[in-house]
Amino acid sequence: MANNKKTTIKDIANVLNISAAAVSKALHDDSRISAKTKEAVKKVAEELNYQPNHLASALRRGKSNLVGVIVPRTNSNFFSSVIQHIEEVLDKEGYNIIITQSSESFEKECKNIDTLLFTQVDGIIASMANETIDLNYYEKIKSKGIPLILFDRGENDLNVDYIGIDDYESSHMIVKHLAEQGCKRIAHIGGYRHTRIYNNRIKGYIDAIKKYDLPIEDELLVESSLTIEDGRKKMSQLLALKNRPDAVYAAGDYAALGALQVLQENEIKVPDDIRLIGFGNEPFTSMLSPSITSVNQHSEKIGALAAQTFLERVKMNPLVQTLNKIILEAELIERDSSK
Amino acid sequence: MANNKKTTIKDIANVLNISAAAVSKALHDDSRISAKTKEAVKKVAEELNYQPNHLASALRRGKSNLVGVIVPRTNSNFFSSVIQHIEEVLDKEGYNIIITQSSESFEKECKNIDTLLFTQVDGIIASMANETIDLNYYEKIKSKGIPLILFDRGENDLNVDYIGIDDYESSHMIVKHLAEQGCKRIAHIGGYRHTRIYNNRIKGYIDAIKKYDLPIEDELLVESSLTIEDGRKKMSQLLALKNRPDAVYAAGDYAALGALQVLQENEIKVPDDIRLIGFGNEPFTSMLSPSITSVNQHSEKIGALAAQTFLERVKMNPLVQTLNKIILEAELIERDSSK
DNA sequence: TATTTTTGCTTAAACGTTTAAGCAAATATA
DNA sequence: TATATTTGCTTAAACGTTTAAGCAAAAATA
Repeated sequence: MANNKKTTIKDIANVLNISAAAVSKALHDDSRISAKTKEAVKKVAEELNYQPNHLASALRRGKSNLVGVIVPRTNSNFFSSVIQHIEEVLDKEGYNIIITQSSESFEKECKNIDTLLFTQVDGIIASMANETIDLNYYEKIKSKGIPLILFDRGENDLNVDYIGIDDYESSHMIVKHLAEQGCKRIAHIGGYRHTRIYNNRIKGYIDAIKKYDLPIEDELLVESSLTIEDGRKKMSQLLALKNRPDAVYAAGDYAALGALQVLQENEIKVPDDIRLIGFGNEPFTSMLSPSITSVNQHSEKIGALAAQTFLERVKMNPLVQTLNKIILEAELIERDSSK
Repeated sequence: MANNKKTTIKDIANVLNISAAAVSKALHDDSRISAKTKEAVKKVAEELNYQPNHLASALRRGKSNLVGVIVPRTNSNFFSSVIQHIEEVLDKEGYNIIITQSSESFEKECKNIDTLLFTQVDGIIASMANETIDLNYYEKIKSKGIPLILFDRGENDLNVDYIGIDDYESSHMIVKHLAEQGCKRIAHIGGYRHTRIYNNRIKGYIDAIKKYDLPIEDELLVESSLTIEDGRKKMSQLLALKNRPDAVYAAGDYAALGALQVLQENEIKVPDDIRLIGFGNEPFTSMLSPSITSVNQHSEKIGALAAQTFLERVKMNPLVQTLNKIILEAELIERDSSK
């Protein structure tokens, strides 16, 4: 039943009594092949159910037409949406993508990089794990001479393309919104400072707090892994303060969810007693009651831009990569938890 | 800066004045190569930062060591967890995976299959899109002579390996639980009947309702795409009935969420007025208030088993595939929405 | 009509690896 | 000591494609 031997261009060539080279050219619509031959080749190819061997052509051309994608995880709406839009753009240009997830582990991320390089990808689009500090493994990609594009979680030091939102400005937007609602003591459950985006959100928070003449206190600013569990922990911590905050801005939606759970368990009313804002606009933020105000990171644009940037880079010969940041403006999605 | 020319086994061979064949064998620990040579080869390989060209070896060996995975979407906890566990098992055996998503579209799924076959994957592990009825494209995989493993959404007609839970029994479990809580009119927002798993849930629902001597009425059984939106629509429909149900069992968590939203908007108390059960045990089911009772589908086991089944098949020569179902027992996770 | 250009193919090498076959030297066996 | 076996390599072909170079025939140009 199964067609044991696969059809190759040689088989087609034999049928038509022409050379394999002619077949290859015919299939690629080479101008030096007659319309008649092209037609005949395509017909036979169809009949024999010819499927090109991608490995052979990739080997010969020195290009695999595969692009590696590394994300911390795929089960977040942000990342899966970015991936979908990367795919959409690259598909049109004949590229396929290999998705890998680091599960926020540095070790896993290194393995993923090795795997992708081993698979001879033509480039890598990545968002770094929370844990990642050492950038040597990423240098490995650069030294291979293939484009590296970072998005969301990236580092300036690598001097490559980066696409993300303006985290500093986003914090300003959030603090402004809360200040306008009359909040006086705004706490921030921030991400790890060593990750650039979270550090920028923290800086933006601090500067905005100052701008609006609000109290800037150490106890109102906590560093978190931003998981649900840690969100719960940090919220409990904030509730234990002598002088409780009247608003909490979490740098991630999952942390905001954990915070909300703790608030509800303690029968603290959101938004009446404490206003709450998350970050990332995960779908569940609109599902909860109260729905959680959050920040839309424009995953579609980020994905499309990352793919387009890759396409530009891959056409360059020789490849030069420099720090090239594309910063998008984020959008505050106001929901019940903050007004 | 970038190492323009990549190191090949020939370069290593030149340094040591031996043949490329010897280098290849040394790197693969061939018994016919002396320990001394092996050591020397490995040292030079390290020094020259040799990275094997996967395309070349795959072409020569006729194996890519890539496995294609097709899922309806990655941003569901079930699928992303299955993928993670597939990866875990395959990684140990030297396989990498290429993840593609059909976005529940039949057309996209066909494209994905073409893409994966084009990339010369050694096998495909798939869960079918909701839309998929025509199985011809899947036959294409079989006719290529590579293993095809289905999970969750699969079809008997393809006569291949299948891993999933016992949907019929799961419905029994749910109806039993509701009946024990004293429910008398249990509605079912089911998936499309043409999808085997949803059909089984419907059959299980009907048989269980009969078993517990409850009314089996056409208006209590509706067919849905199981999205949030459709869940809302179907719940509104059920509320419009003269004789409302006192329990709703939705065949998917997202549909259950939509239903919950409508119930809350209409100030119908869950579980007091109407009990609600979902399916899939998505994380958000535990985040909502009330938390939603749901069914755990053992994504870890499904993923690991799918990978193991692939490994078994790929070792077979010649490959024979027959209908081979592995059915796992699901687990009811009782939460606030049903008691 | 003679020369140049274009058309439509062929030949052969290359991509980097693996592997079957072979062969000399070293070692074991009779 | 003569023969058989093992060791440790080499040579060469193969995987299926692409592509540079080349060449005869046809068409265009002078």
